[in-house]
This record gives sequence, C-alpha cells and structure tokens, in this order.
Amino acid sequence: MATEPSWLSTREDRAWRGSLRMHSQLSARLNQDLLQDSGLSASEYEMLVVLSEHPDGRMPAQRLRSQLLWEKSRLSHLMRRMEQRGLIARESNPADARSAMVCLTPQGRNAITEAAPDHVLRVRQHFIDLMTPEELDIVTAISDRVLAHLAELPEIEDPADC
Amino acid sequence: MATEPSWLSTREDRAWRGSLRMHSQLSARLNQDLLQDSGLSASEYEMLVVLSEHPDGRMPAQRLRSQLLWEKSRLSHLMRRMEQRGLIARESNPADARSAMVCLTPQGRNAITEAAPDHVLRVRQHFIDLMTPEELDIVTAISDRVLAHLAELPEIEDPADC
DNA sequence: CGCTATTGGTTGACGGGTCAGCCATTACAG
DNA sequence: CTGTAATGGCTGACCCGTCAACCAATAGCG
Repeated sequence: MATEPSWLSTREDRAWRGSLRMHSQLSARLNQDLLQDSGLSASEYEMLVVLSEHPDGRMPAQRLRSQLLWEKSRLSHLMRRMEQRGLIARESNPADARSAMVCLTPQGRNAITEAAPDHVLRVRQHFIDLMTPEELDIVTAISDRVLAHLAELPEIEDPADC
Repeated sequence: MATEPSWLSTREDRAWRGSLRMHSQLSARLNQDLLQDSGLSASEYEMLVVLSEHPDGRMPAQRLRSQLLWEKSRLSHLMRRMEQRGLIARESNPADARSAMVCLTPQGRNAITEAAPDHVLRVRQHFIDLMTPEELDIVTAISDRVLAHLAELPEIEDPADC
C-alpha cells in the first residue's frame, strides 16, 4: 500500500530520487568543468575557498576539518597531495606540538582566484538562475533543517554497547 | 559587490552551500548505515533496485546504464565485483553479440529485499519526514528543472572543434 | 560487397575517500 | 608525579569512479 510507513509514496519517491539524481548530475558536470579549466578537483576547490576566506590564508588543520565536516584522514591525504603540488604548506604550531597549521601559498591563492569566477558563473547558470528567490530560501531552510537533524543523531556504533 | 553577476549574494550562497552540504552529509550517513547493516554500497543498492523493479530481474546492460545515467566503465567495474559476490549474473544476448544481459540472482534479490525496508525508513526519517508536502513538490520541481537544463547542455569538448 | 563509423563493453592506471590502526602529545585523575 | 584517556594527525590497505585506450560486433554508405 502506498502509505505504508516503510515505503515511499510516488510523490515522496519523486522528490527523493529527483534530489539524488539532480545532485549527482549537477556535481558531475560542475566538477568536470572545474577540473578541465582550472586543474582543481572539487575537494581542492572547497578547501582553498575556506582557506582564502581566512585572513592571511592560515588556519589550524583541525579548524579546517570541523568547518568542512571532513574525516581527518581525508584532509590528511588531500593535504599531502596539495602540498606536493605547491598549493598549500604545512607549518607546526608552537603552542601545541600535535596540531598543524595549513597555509595558502601564493600559488594556491592564485589558483583559487583564477578558478572561482568561472566556477561561480556555472553554479549560477546550472542552479541558482533556475530558481525563484522564494525557492532559494526554501532550499536553504530544508538544508538547515536536515543538517540540524543529522547533527543531533547519535553516532554509528557496533552492535555491542549499552 | 554583492550583485556582481559572477558572484553569489549571501542569499544565493546560503542556498548553494547548504544544498551541497546537506547532500554530502545526508548521503554519507545513509550510505554508512546501509553498508553497515546490509553489506551493500549505495551504487549496488541503486542497481539492484532498478533490476528488481524489472520483470524477471533481467535487462540489457545498456538500458541499466541509461536509466541510471552512469558511465559505461562504472557499470562494468561494478558488475564485475557484484558478479563475483553472486549478486548478479551476466548472460549474452543472442540478438546482438555485443550487448550483455544483466540478471538478478536469487541471492541478489534476497539482498535487496532485506536491505530496502530499513533503508527506506531512514530516508524517511532523515529527509522526507522533515518536509511538508508542498516542500516535497518544490524539491521535485527544482530537480526536474535542473536535470532538464543539464540534459540540454552541449557535451564537454576539448579546445579544438568548430 | 567492402570500408568506415558507431556502438556496447572491457581493461588498467590513477585520483580520491573511508576505515582501522598507529604514534606522539597533551589533559587530567588519583 | 604518574598512568590513563583523549586529541591531532598520519599511514596503508582497500573500494569506488573517471578517464583514455582498446576490442569486437554491427550498421550503413559507397
């Protein structure tokens, strides 16, 4: 039956699958274009954006992680690759020998400065410009709601806890 | 300036980043849960859903691809792995020696039958139930609009064409 | 017919992410 | 202090997807 709790109605199914498909197709396209004309992957772009929004392009790695909601190994792997390409540099933090500082190099700043305008233009063309201002606000509201809900969820745990 | 065409206003930025983040967090969570209690990855689940919706669980590989909007190598790699695990089987098509038939094995049908209810429940909890029916319809409308727009876009081409 | 283009599919190398496990350092309790 | 926990970060193995190159079969044109 269409209203059974563990099944989706056609209305719900269309929204869910549509949303899934939209995001896979949209990001596939955007990431392809981004990579093609700037040489940056989506993750690299994201990271450079956050860094470049910070004064001096310097911030503790852990702050970066919590801002991007990334796993620690993800940031670590990416930083290694980006450091090799000269986009960022690592510095040690005298206050805490564990933590590391991530620094935007001139080359890194240059990369994001060159890549951003075209990318933003495409985001506009393929997403923003297709919506009314009201729809934009609804998307924002839904996103915030879902994210808040997810944040309140208990973490995943193995089948052995009290 | 905030209204410069190649830049996003705060309103637009919130919608765009929110949408990005929502989807990364939501699918991270759903895929983790799915994998944990069914052993299926998101792609495997998607593929099995399409197959199981087909009578007899048999369909030409190419149809699968166009329905999922996947690259051909993606399907090929995934099929190899799933065949090894006994979830699907390949058969040759007598009508066209190039094409291949993908068949759901009993084991594959079993896997999707077991995995679906829990997964759907979570989609409901973390997404559907957080929205009003009107919002659901708006999400559907936006997705369809964006997908239609993307479909009309010319393919990516190297910088050497007329 | 025969040649070329197109189509369906595979493969291997690679970039990317997760996971589990590790190490060093700091925090904190007794 | 001292031992234990928590934190910040790194690494290696593995899964996954893209890309480019390839191959076989078919279509379709001369």
